[in-house]
Amino acid sequence: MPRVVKRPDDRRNEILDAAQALFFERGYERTTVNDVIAQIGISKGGFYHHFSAKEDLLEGITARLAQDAVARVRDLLEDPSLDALARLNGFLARSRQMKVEDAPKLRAAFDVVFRPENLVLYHRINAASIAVMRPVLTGIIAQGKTEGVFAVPDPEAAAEIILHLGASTHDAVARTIAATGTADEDAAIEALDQRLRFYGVAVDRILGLPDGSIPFVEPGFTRAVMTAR
Amino acid sequence: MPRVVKRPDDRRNEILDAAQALFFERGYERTTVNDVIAQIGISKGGFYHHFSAKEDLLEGITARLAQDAVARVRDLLEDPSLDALARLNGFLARSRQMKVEDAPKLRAAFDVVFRPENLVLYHRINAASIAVMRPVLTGIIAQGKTEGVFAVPDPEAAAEIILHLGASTHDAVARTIAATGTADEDAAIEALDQRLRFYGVAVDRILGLPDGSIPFVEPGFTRAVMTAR
DNA sequence: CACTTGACGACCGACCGTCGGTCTGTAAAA
DNA sequence: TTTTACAGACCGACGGTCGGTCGTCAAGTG
Repeated sequence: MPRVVKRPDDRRNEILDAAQALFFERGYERTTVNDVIAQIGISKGGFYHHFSAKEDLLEGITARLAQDAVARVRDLLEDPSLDALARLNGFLARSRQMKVEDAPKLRAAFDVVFRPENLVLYHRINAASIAVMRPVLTGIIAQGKTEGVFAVPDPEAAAEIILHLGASTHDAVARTIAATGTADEDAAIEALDQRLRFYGVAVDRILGLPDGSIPFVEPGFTRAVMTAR
Repeated sequence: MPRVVKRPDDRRNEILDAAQALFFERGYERTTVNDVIAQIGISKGGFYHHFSAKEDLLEGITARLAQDAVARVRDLLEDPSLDALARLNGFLARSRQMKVEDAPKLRAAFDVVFRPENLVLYHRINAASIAVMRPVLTGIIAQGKTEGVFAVPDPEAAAEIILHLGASTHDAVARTIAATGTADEDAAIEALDQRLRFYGVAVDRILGLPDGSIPFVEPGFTRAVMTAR
């Protein structure tokens, strides 16, 4: 095999790209290091020069994903003209927008990540995104607390709880995915949508807001994401 | 090696006992099938006669744990004289009591299960207990809804959210465990206790109750469990 | 009733393939 | 020449398989 030398950062990202594609296609456990290096044509030694273990791939991928997720909402976070509720709703709206924009890719990843044998992968991604989003959401809630609109004793705790609510949608989403292609698909999407609305209400209540203050989903959102190809 | 034949159920439980002890001592990944069979003196073939894969051990263990957890609160669930709030609080009180009773064992298991490399183990146990508790809690909340004390649109969704709140304590508990033995231990326990109180408030609010209706922790509970030897 | 027989299923343990990871060496870059 | 990036043969451990063996127990036999 001819030897090709690249700049470390490029090579590292190349490896992460390949690994991410494979993980989202077959899952973490069912993807081997050999699969990854075969895809981009490097050797074992080359791989372990950049990563100290297969586990490191997960860290690298989740870190990248989380980082650029937060990068895409930075402007909202730094806009001083927004009050806390507007900032929070803007943040959520932007998140939805991003999801709808690459709904097909997202949906394809969902198909794999939400399979029971890939729980690890799901939780790793989730944990990474929570880690990145926690200070962000904590800041918003703290602002709301000083503004007197959010009634919470501890902004950070509230942020953690709300972020973890996402994880409790796992089963509901998994059920919807399982129903894809069956006669129950429509009903499953409807059920998921209603479930997500209730999560919005739960967030309202945790923050001490009247029900409906935070539109967690908007009409058609759930269907748009879940039926994307 | 002499051959000892036992009744299948006994042998199966013997294997599960050994595996459970090892998993709670070293974690799932760091325990090998050979470790398990060595501990009770059976062969590979014997093991795979009762279990089709190492993964099956997790299923078996979590199923057992969850099942006898629900068995220990059955009387409360079937007592027709209790209204929903009393039933819920009784349920939580019983759960705390059970935790305090075998706090030392619990704490020892925590030390292992809450380590980052054992996230899988943690989530499996959690998922199993949620699966068992979901119908139970759903029933209680549904009762409360018909009684007009809980203001929730969908009891099952509420149950899932509340049960998943437990998972969001993971990081807080892990932080406290990490602080054990350091100068911050006391402060960490205090912080965890406060965090847990807020979870109680979150449950109040999700169910549409006034803050403080559900004592999620009681004075000294957190410390009792976290300092147990 | 004592004894043999035979089938079934619990159990044995040598063996295998795979996979994550290591190590020595080498070509390219600095 | 030194350092860095990569090659690829190799290793040990682990999950899992497979043909075979031995205990158990019920039915048959005298």
